[in-house]
Amino acid sequence: MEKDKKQHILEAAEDLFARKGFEAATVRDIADAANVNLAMISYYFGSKEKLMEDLFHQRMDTMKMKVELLLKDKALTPFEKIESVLEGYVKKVIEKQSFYKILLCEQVTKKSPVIVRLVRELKINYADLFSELVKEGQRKKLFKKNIDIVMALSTMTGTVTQMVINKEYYADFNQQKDLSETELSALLYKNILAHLKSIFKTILGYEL
Amino acid sequence: MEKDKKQHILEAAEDLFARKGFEAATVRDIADAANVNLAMISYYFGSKEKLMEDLFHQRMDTMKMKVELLLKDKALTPFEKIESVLEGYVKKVIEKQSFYKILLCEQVTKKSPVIVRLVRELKINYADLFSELVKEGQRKKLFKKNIDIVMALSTMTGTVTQMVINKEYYADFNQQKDLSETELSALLYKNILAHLKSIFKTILGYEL
DNA sequence: AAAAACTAAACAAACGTTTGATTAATTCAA
DNA sequence: TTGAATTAATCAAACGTTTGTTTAGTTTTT
Repeated sequence: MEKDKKQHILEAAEDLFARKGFEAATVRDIADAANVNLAMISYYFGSKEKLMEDLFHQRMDTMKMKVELLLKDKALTPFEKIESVLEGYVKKVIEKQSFYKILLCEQVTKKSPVIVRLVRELKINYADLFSELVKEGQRKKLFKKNIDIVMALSTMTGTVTQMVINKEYYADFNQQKDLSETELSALLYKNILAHLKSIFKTILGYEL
Repeated sequence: MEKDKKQHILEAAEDLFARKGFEAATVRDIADAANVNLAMISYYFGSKEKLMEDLFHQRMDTMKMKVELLLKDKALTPFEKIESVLEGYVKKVIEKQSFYKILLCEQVTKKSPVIVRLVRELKINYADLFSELVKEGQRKKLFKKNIDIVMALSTMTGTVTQMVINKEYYADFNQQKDLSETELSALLYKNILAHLKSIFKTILGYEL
């Protein structure tokens, strides 16, 4: 039954940080949720803050854009590559909603220098790689000139983030009340993706 | 010099809540920042939580969409009305960045039932009034059918929010490092608005 | 003089962390 | 394979701080 206790604590903490915030989620809360003794958190992680940093290190690795392969792919058109980025991003946020909520709050408060650095590196990674994809489309005269990379990415991340935050209202407003969590996630994925693909045609000046 | 001490405390608290988060900003921090005695916070507001609720009550009133006048305005086209909504929203977020950061984190944690209710009412207000504007455009055959209201508003709020969070990167990435805070805000307003107006033409199916 | 505004000090509760003891697991010579 | 020695894991309890709030007294205003 007991697979990896450290990982078990990490996931309980992730859930609590997302639901209550870092400060409000006490180490006692986390210990209770993970069904471990209070002292185990200091024992495994050193401190509550290092637990948070551990969580970020672990999650950030799986978040990095893998555009290197996309860039070299000759079978896909530039816009299909953009679509692929959108698909990957929306999928990840919906899958790991808890972490993205923590990430959002952490970007506001910027309390931990370690995490601030990790987030900055991730953003630069996204901007640089996305920029390469855009340049490819511009070279092939498929996308317009003067595309604002940060603005485009802000619309991507912002739209998904807000939809995750608003997901309860979304089901309500669209008169689809009795949806399971899985069904709602599937609906969100499908609709957000179609929405963003349409918007990115405008942003990139593609097919206009 | 001393205008309204209560308001002075409220503004100091707003700044601290935005920079550190509600839990991390202590009443001693707030008292120090506002240059008042620690006990004054309980004296004026009753508790730290009620201070936060007071802040929300005060700010929320100025945030409500004033679309009633817009709806009846015969001089503006439906899309000009939408543009007017975008202008008002972007302006307010950039002006009151601190509060919108607090609002964002509060939407994630949903700790205070009072604030959750206020936020829900605001969202419904936005969705209903925006929906009326969209319906007007649809009746006049200017906008397409089946417009996803919540999705559209998520793109609006999400893009602005992310740009405010990313504003330091924005100046960097666009090689405009030595901008004053005022200049950066003006640049943000101008660019976000142009970006959103363009996107909303796509979302609404206007002029396509 | 009554009321309101303000203060320094103290309050209990909750916080993250550490301690010292106990149990479980691993190591490794005999 | 055994069994003492060593290390790792676990625990209840306590640690010293910091937390939001209250008190009881003083100053200022009306």
